[in-house]
Amino acid sequence: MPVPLYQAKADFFRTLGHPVRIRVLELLRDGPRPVRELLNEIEVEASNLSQQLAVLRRTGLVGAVREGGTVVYSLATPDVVDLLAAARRILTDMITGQGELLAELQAEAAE
Amino acid sequence: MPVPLYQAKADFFRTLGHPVRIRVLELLRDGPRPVRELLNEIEVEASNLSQQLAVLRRTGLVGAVREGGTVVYSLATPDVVDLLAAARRILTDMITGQGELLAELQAEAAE
DNA sequence: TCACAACATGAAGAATTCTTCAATTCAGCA
DNA sequence: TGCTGAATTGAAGAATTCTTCATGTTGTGA
Repeated sequence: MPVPLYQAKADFFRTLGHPVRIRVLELLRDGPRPVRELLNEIEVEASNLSQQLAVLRRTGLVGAVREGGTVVYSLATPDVVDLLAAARRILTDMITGQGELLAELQAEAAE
Repeated sequence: MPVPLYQAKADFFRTLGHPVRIRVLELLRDGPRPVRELLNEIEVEASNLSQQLAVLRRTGLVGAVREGGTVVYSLATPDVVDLLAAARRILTDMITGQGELLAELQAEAAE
């Protein structure tokens, strides 16, 4: 089995391994959004958000287009939604019985 | 929206962000395996593999039982399979047209 | 009981990733 | 032209994660 393939998969998951990046992907699930809006909903410095958006762009998970004064981001593929859903299923399984996060995960699944 | 939830999701993806750990999960997809066998198929030092297995155990993605002289690992939940499949779909989309890894991903999907 | 094989653990230096700050680009407008 | 707001970029130190090595544990068989 080829090594670069595992490396590519690992790299891919690693780009998801950051709370701000996860948050961005979940916000983009509902459609394209300008940076300003993302910034509104995620409490983080503008330059930090830009850094994380750059990571997502490099990986190819999101795309950006400039519209006048603002930049609008969107998901590169709707498959991201499936991935996040699969992750939630596992997290739900794993956390079951350990309280705290469980209720939140379930509430979200019911949206 | 609660912060710890995004943190939990990010942590989860980060545990998948390592080639050896990905490899292990994919091998366990086909059923439980003793460490010795995993070691056979993954070219890595024994202690390194142990470290990565420990990460997977801590996260709760895999479980381990001792059977005599050997330790047998298995997936904690079959949902992991869905997750890896969703990841492959996205990778396939993303890499399409840039050669190299694409053929491998597709060959694997056809297994 | 000794010795050996199979795994796990602790710890330290190397490598990677994060956060933050200063500087920069680009568009729209006075 | 000169500002200002929106967003990005580069760089440096802080923090986290990897790899490796030495040591420890557990079971088996002589």
